[in-house]
Amino acid sequence: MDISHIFDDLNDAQREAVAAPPSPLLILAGAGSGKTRVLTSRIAYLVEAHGVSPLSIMAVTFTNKASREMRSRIEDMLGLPMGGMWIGTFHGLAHRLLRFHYQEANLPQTFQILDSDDQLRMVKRSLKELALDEAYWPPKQLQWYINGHKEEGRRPANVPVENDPQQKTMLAVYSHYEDLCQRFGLIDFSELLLRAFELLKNNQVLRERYQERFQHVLVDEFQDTNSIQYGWLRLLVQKSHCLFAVGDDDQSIYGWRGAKVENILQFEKDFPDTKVVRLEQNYRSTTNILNAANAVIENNTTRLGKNLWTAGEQGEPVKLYTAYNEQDEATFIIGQIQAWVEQGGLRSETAILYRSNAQSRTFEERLLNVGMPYKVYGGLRFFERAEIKDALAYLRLCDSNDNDPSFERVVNTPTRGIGNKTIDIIREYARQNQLSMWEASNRLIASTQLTSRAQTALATFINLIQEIRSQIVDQDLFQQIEIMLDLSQLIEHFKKEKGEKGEARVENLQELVTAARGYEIDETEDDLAPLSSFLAHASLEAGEGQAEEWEDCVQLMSLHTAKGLEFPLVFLTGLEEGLFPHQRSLEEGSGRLEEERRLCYVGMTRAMKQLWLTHAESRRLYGSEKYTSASRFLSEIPDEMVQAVRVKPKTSYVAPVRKHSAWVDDQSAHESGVAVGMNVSHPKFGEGTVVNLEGHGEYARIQVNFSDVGSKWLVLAYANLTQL
DNA sequence: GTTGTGCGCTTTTTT
DNA sequence: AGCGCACAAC
Repeated sequence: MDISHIFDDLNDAQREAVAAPPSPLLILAGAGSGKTRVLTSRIAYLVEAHGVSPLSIMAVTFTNKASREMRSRIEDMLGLPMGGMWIGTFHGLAHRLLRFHYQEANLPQTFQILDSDDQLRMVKRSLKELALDEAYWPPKQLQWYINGHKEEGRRPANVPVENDPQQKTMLAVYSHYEDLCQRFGLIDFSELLLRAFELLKNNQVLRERYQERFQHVLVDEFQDTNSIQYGWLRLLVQKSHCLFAVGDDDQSIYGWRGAKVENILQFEKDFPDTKVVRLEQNYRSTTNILNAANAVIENNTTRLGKNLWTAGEQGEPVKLYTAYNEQDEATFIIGQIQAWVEQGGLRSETAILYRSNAQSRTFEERLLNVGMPYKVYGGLRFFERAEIKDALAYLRLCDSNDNDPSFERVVNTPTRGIGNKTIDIIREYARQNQLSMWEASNRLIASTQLTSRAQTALATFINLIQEIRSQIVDQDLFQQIEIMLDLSQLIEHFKKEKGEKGEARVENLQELVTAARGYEIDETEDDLAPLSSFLAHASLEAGEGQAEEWEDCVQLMSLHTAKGLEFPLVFLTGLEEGLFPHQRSLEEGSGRLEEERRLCYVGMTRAMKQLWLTHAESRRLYGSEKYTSASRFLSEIPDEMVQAVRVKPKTSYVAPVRKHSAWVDDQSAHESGVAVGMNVSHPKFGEGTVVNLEGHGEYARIQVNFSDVGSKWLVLAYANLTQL
């Protein structure tokens, strides 16, 4: 078979990785070095050149988006559907495994997935049942504690017990939480992974079956795996040893949530015959951008060592803008984007990146002001919205009566006279008799322990759920949802909510029906009822943030969100000590600063053509105004690699002495006598401030930020400006 | 059962 | 500052 199409566009290192003989492979792939391409090419190569069946390949990613992309790219390359191939996220594949072997995993067939919200509720419930005060035992912290242990593979019995009462209490909560989940067949995200791991670890028959089935296992973003994920992979490839791991230690930015870069080092120890391939040629950024990014990341001590290079052009210098405050920062950036657009660029080619989401606000206000379309990534996603969760809770309750988080969610939504008092009684009764709240309610209704009002209300609710369940059998998925919305009166409930908020909620509910209409059940899930499949899907995939139409708009997102993406024009903002690197990271120590630096590296390497670094000298954050000093990351870039642009204050503001004097006004003197920071007047555009200068003589161009019309590039010779 | 008031917190995010 | 949450008052 002709397999040249797989290799045609690959460089030597990429080819080496793709065509390596079967063995453990560790691909250290720098930013923009084509790692996804290598991963997909490897699969295509295995199938076409070695005749490996897609059925014996597993490819694991972290996000649903990445796994979808991978699947479609492989299908494009091979020209055939890859239905039988296990491509998915760690959680998705673990879920599949547990569904197939629910008995061996000691789960009910109807086990349900708890998302982090549900999990938090369960933690709170555990606290309550143990009579612990939430004020002393913050539920969030307990949730973090529980997940932390699970991610390290520790069950309550394996948590080292010291004679510390605080530790003991936390452990008791973990233990109780686990009992509750087990009793009602509820599985949180980390449990999904831990169960799947234990399933293979403890069940020799299954383990060997899967070890034989999966001759090749491939992982993307290996540096982001946590202990249990890596352990699971190791079990799977114990026989074949064919683990193909692609990762970049310099882009490890999820240590705070349990990711272990050390897994990269451990890999070579666990598999002594590992072949390591480095992908160091970058196809994304200009030399200038790459050099600056390399200069920053070099300051990290714990690196495997790798130096990205590019055969591409030198490009524009990396530029630095020092703003007075966050408002000025936003104004300046938007001026630059306007200039970019005027020169024929697309808004969607530009990205404003920030360390923390709170920073997006200023940018949004300014963008709204000038009427420039933008899209903010992050924030609440579709399946996380309250109204959607309510609707899903109804469905879940119909699907599985013992789902307590769902029960609590909708028992009084819309309000039907079941107040906290009644719910407390149900909860307490359930706890004492080891029942689900559904069961407890049924018994309470039959007893005389409730007021007659509560008794009636509760019975109405139970009947409602049963009514919905009986009406939705044998209906299409979307009709099931419509029936549920109708009988539960959720739509009416949200219609009453005043303002746009209510409208938006109703729209979202309608959108849910649409989503259900278009929902296609995965063929590996044909053992599941469509509704169950849809519900699992909703738990495992929270959906897009905003389901907006595709418009040409400026992209706003956090640095974490930007990982894996690229943009011709990037603004890396808020480069200030305390904000980036973040104060919390500075305080926590132990490698957190290096992680911040990697984050900076990730941000810088998103840029293809032009990278702007910005910081403000004063910033309003958490209500108060603070003077800030420039981020240490800025001083790590040699001066000659950065071109500083600085606007002089309009008023009598005196700039503080800068640490890096070379940044100040190095552009200010121009042969024409015009200087950055000068206030000028234009016959048509009015008054403004010079923010940038380039070129010489008659080609000299000048960028002016006009107070009325925003930022404009003008040819100096024709601009007809007067100095103010 | 809804509506108001005060308090406390405030990084990053996927599943 | 602004938001979410918990508890208190209507």
